[in-house]
Amino acid sequence: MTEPLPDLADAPDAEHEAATKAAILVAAERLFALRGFQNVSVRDITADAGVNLASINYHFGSKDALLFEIFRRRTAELNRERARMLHEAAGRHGGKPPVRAILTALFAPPLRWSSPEHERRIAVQFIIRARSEGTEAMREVLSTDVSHLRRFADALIAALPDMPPEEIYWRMHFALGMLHNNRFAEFDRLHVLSEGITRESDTEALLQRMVDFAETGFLATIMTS
Amino acid sequence: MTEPLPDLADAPDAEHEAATKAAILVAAERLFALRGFQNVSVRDITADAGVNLASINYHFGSKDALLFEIFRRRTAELNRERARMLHEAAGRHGGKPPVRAILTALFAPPLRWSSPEHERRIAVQFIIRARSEGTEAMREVLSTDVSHLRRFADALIAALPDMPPEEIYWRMHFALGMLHNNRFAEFDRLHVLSEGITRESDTEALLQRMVDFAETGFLATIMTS
DNA sequence: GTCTATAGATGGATAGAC
DNA sequence: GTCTATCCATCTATAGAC
Repeated sequence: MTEPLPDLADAPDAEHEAATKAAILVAAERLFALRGFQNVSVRDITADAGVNLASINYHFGSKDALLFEIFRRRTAELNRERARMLHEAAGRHGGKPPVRAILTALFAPPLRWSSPEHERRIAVQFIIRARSEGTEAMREVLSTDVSHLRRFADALIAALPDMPPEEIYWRMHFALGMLHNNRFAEFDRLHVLSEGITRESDTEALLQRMVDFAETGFLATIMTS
Repeated sequence: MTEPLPDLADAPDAEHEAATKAAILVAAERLFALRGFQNVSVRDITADAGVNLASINYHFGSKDALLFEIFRRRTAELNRERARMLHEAAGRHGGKPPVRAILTALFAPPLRWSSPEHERRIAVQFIIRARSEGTEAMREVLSTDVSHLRRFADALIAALPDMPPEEIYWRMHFALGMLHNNRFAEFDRLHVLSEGITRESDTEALLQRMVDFAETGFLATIMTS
């Protein structure tokens, strides 16, 4: 603001600083996603990133603040993409998308990011882990900030006018459970059980399978009174 | 063996020892289920159980061994009950139970144990946590010992002779995901989203909802080639 | 078997030199 | 901004008295 012409002499330092922060973010996300939040120390991260031990506290304040920063960025990205897909589906269906399109907007972003060659493959595992192992600050956000899910719930209620909202909320809970179970460890377990015939690397096929299952489940007749 | 007539003077000590072990098991299971494995120290457990700090190492060897002991006991109980229900369903249906009966045998034990007044309510949360936060030993067991799931997969394959096993394994993965999402934190989140109309305390209704959703999902037409 | 005291290891955070 | 050295808290595990 006070310096409309950036001082080019500062650029290398600013770039170096940005590079350090980026290296920490990448290393931390990867290690946390693979080993769990409590099983990774500040020392592990700085060693992996090739930066100094003190740099996490200097740039982020604390280990927990670093964790929260990754969490905040990734969930924001994810929910933005989901909202974009839901909005697009609404546009295609005169403002009232069918169940299948709503579920696709909910599932597709995290699943597509999980494909082997995708840059955000690790980010998805990080987010899944945050749901069960997150710090107090993360859990606070997860429990109270449900605004992104609000739009999906409202869309489902509009798409299923004859179904009691209570039932719709439960089925949404079930659909989200299907999604959150897509952890590396669970894929491995399934791989053992199926003797190798399940291949989670085919992300589009998995997305179709999930949408098929959840959409049909959503149309189930209500048996409970 | 060498003392066929038990020395009655030993009984109080043996009882005291058993009581100490039991107090540790109960306190540890509860604290781990509520706060997570890494967020509970040996000091927290012994203080809560009202026993000595050294008693965990004396009776169980280590903190991890205690964790594993709880895990081993609870998963064994759970899988025994599931197998019993599956076996009973097979008896009722001439050895070939339908999808609904198989899913009920898979879901009912952990769900019924989760009801507010049930003694094993905490045990279920412990087991769910073990899936994502467990020690190396637990993850080893979870990944390689799939024998209890084997029977369920085989029953589903028999019940759905026209469906490719690959599809059946995936749908089983989805059904298990629905189940594993039943953590306290997820119920709370759903409660906020639904503005209080979802009540997870009605376990039988939740079981019916889950079976309805999963059974219908299992009958979905296969769209992927 | 129980308990206190402590060893021994690890982790997060920070002071201070450069 | 970076880095080293270090502080200090915390944890598991165990030795040794009773």
